[in-house]
Amino acid sequence: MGEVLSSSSRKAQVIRVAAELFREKGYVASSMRDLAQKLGIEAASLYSHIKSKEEILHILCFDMAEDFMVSLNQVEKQQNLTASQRLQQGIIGHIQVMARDLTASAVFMNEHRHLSQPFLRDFLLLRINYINRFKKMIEDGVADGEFKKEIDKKLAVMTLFSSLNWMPQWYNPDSVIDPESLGKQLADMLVNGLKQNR
Amino acid sequence: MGEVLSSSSRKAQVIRVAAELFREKGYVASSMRDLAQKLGIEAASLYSHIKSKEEILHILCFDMAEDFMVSLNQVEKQQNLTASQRLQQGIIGHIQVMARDLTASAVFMNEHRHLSQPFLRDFLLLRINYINRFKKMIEDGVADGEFKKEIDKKLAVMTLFSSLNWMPQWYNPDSVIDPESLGKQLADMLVNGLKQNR
DNA sequence: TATATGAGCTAACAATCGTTAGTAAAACAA
DNA sequence: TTGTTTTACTAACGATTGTTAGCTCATATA
Repeated sequence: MGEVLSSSSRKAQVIRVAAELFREKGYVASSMRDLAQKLGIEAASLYSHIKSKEEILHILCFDMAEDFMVSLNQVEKQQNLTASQRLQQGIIGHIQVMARDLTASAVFMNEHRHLSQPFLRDFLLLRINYINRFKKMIEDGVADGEFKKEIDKKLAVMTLFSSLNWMPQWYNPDSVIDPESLGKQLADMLVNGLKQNR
Repeated sequence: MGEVLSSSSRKAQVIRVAAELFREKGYVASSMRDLAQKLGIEAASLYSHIKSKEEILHILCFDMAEDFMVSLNQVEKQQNLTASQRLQQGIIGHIQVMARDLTASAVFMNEHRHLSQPFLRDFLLLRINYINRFKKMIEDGVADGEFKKEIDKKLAVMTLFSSLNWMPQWYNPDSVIDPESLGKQLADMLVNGLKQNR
């Protein structure tokens, strides 16, 4: 997990509470005074722990981004698997990372656009890279004849990410279904739509 | 289409430009002075046309909501179709409504949470109703034996909506693929994942 | 012609925003 | 015991926010 978020320092605590606030109200609508109140301190006291409001957003976004990268690296190592198996593993991994911190995931998804330059650019480059690595798996599947050759690869990968990324909005972590079997079901649903009809 | 948005009054023009702004920067981060500048007038002059900033958001959200309702009403009338055919028609309709105004759709999707009460509650009730009507189609398909009986219906309908709703973020209206065939492809991909393996 | 409406302006308001300066007490390290 | 770090405070700053009051001018309607 990202260094800062997983620590138990006061700074990490500030950032976790900020994540909850950003998720509820959005980054721009969340004031530093709101955040301070949630922590039971004064707004000015926040600056003993963080450099700026944006630093919080930066840490939330980039720590999550790193976790996603690490997860995907693991999957790509397993070149003995078929494309559809790797794709499924990638989906499960993505969901597990999300489920580990649904609050930060929601912020990562919906608020990253409020990063200022050049951080926004860096973030978007990371994301494009991540998406392209999933797209590659789909292309591999088509090349192997495992997936239909008629599928629109861009559409397929965008549909996949839409489904994954919206999850923090509706998934209830206290639900009966645990992240791994959720990941499996979702992967089945999405990957089966790509496979050749046997 | 919603009454206000489709008109060519100055008010409608203000709202359309506001939609572009809200989409780019988000509702909260868009100031009335930003909006005025885009229109080449002073901020105070906006209030000759609209009652408040929130009225703009209200109109954007509820006009879109109505369009979605109208589209789904059309589909539900066709009870001669199978569940999967109706589901496909519903998906195509949803995408066509979105494609008719991608900017307003993006605002509808991402900014509705900044509506104040009681409008937010009203909006969410409309949305729940809309989603449940799609869920009903999936349940019908399972009851008919057309869809697998093992599928998690909540998961299926949420995956469906995630895919649909994220579309305004990446779909390029100048692209080679037109809304109807996009709708068909997407419907195929998503509905095939539900069907029984023949 | 008289009147009403649409569309814009300047000036200003009260509130809220992120942030800084300077300070103080407590906890920890040497 | 001394010095350092952590955590918090009060007070205040300049900037920006949505909105209102009061006005002018052009166009459309009666």
